Amino acid sequence: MDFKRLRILRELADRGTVGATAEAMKVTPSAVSQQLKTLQEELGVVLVKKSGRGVRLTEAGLAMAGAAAEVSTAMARAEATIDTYRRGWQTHVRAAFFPSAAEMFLPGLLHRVKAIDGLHFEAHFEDPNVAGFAGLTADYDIVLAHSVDGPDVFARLGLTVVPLLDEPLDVAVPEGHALAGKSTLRAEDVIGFPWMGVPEGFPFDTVLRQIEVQADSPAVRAQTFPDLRVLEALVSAGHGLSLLPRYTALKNQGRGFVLRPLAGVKASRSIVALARPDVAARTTIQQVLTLLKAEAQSVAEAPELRDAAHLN
Amino acid sequence: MDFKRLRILRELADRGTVGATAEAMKVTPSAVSQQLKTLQEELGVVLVKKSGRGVRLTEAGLAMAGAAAEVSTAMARAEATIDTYRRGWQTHVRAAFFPSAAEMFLPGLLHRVKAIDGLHFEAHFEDPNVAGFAGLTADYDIVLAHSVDGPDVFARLGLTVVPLLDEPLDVAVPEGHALAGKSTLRAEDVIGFPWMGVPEGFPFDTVLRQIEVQADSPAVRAQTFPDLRVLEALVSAGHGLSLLPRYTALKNQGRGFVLRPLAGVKASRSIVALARPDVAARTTIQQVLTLLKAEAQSVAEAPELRDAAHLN
DNA sequence: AAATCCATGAAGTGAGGCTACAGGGCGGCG
DNA sequence: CGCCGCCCTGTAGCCTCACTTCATGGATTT
Repeated sequence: MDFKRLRILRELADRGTVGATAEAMKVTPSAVSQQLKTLQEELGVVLVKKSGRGVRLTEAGLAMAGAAAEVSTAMARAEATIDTYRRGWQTHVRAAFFPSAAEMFLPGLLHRVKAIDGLHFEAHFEDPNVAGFAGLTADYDIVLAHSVDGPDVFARLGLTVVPLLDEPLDVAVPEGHALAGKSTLRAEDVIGFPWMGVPEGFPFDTVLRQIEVQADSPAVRAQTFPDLRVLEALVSAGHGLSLLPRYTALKNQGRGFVLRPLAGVKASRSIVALARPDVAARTTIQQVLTLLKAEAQSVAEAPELRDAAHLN
Repeated sequence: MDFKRLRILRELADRGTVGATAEAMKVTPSAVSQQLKTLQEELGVVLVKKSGRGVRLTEAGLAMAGAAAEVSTAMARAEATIDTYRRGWQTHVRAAFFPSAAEMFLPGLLHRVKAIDGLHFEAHFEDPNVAGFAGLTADYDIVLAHSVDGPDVFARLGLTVVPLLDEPLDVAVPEGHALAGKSTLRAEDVIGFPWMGVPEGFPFDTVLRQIEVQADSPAVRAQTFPDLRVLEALVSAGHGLSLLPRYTALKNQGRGFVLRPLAGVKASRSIVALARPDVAARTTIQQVLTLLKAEAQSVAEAPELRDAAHLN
């Protein structure tokens, strides 16, 4: 089965007539007709039927045209792939960031990638659930991901995992709140207040359960929201407490809420970069991953975090 | 860019040497060498480098080989498509069922499809979250799905939606439990007992919240489990109450638990069949969908449900 | 240094897709 | 109702291009 013939079928499905198809492919109608005939003989299936003075695709023809379209897009991807290698090395790198990763890493990373001459670095936003991160590696060279249970979940899927950061979860407390006076919070301190959840994929409930066990008393769960900003605002407005990732939330600390670490409870998420192994092996990708690791390290060691060392 | 040339590159990536590639494709090494040369000139990219007395793919070559593999799989899908049309109409239909849909519909449906002569009906099990159902339509002709918010969520994605069944959620109560004596339960009746959740995608929390509002008192949430059988067993063992889909759970009623409908609270899930519109238009698919609707209706009107009419 | 393996180049051949042209079915229009 | 025009299809001939054969040269092994 030949790709050119499939393309003709696809074109015919779009244009409707043999003549228009021929024109679109810059050949004569006769050529189109002949190729269709050969395709049908080769497949042993009737793809087109005469209809009036034109032709109409059969169901099989429509189905094959659909399949042909998929082949076309695969071909287009191949063409796109080659475009990124015209200089002899991969010059286009596409990466997917979830919101807080973009906030943390992008500003610094964009500066760093400028050092690689000729590199086009494209950052895209994606906000999938945990299972969705892995699938994105089909569409992007590098996928920033976070996980509750450590980086191993992704490695089990056959992906290359580059650990970037382990980010603790702290308790966000309204400014002026009674708990804001303490530098460290214990389960008994926080158990009585209503909780606003962080988005799915964070160990919100796991941590809350730890707190319940330690305090030996049930916690009050209020609604969860899929946006850290909303949670920050809710906490600031005094609606309750929340568990927020430290490095992300720290920048906004002081706008109505403060962060306090939990004592006696282990709570953090790992932030990693994912790539398919064959992609990760490429030198350009390696370079970008190295820059990403450097950026992550400098984020973790940033002055504003050292100033906030009391959180540890 | 020609598919045959890409295949040669792919083969070379697998086999490692021009000679082996030539043998695999039943041509002479010279032919392979020439095609690779043409491909490189046409793409303007170096794909192979001499290495010792053999050759080695460059990074661009490896990347292109990967892209070529994707094109190959698309081609294979096209071939598979045509196989299902050798009789002039689609003879193979692949459908995806989530567990309780399989339990409800498959036994009867398999009988019905036997009436279509020459049809190969393949049922597969898939258990995705709500967002995942839509994606399955790329891999299956028909996808059984359930949704909390009615069928519209899928229609918005451009999918054809065939409503099959609206299944109420009832309260599962341990046999001999105080509440088992009542034929209908109200929010105040059930609010005090611990709840076991149904899997994600069921309106477990939505319903529970309605109950809380009606009873004006918080409910006690115990763990949720992604398996209805486990929940049934937990209820039977007296660990608490649960919300279970009526038609699915009814068959097991009596094995330690009974179902009681909720009054004053609207709780149900819609079960639908999904298909890409182009697929749904095919006559074979239409036939199967018709059978599926018929089976769904006969499930809803089944004797054991009429016997349990007091549930309504 | 000879032998061997592997890839590549040059020349010739053949399959197959294309054009040009002719023919035939179907619908529209006077 | 018959003529015209549109659209598809068939045939003959050309020409492109992938393949084979044969020959050459670089790299590794003994």
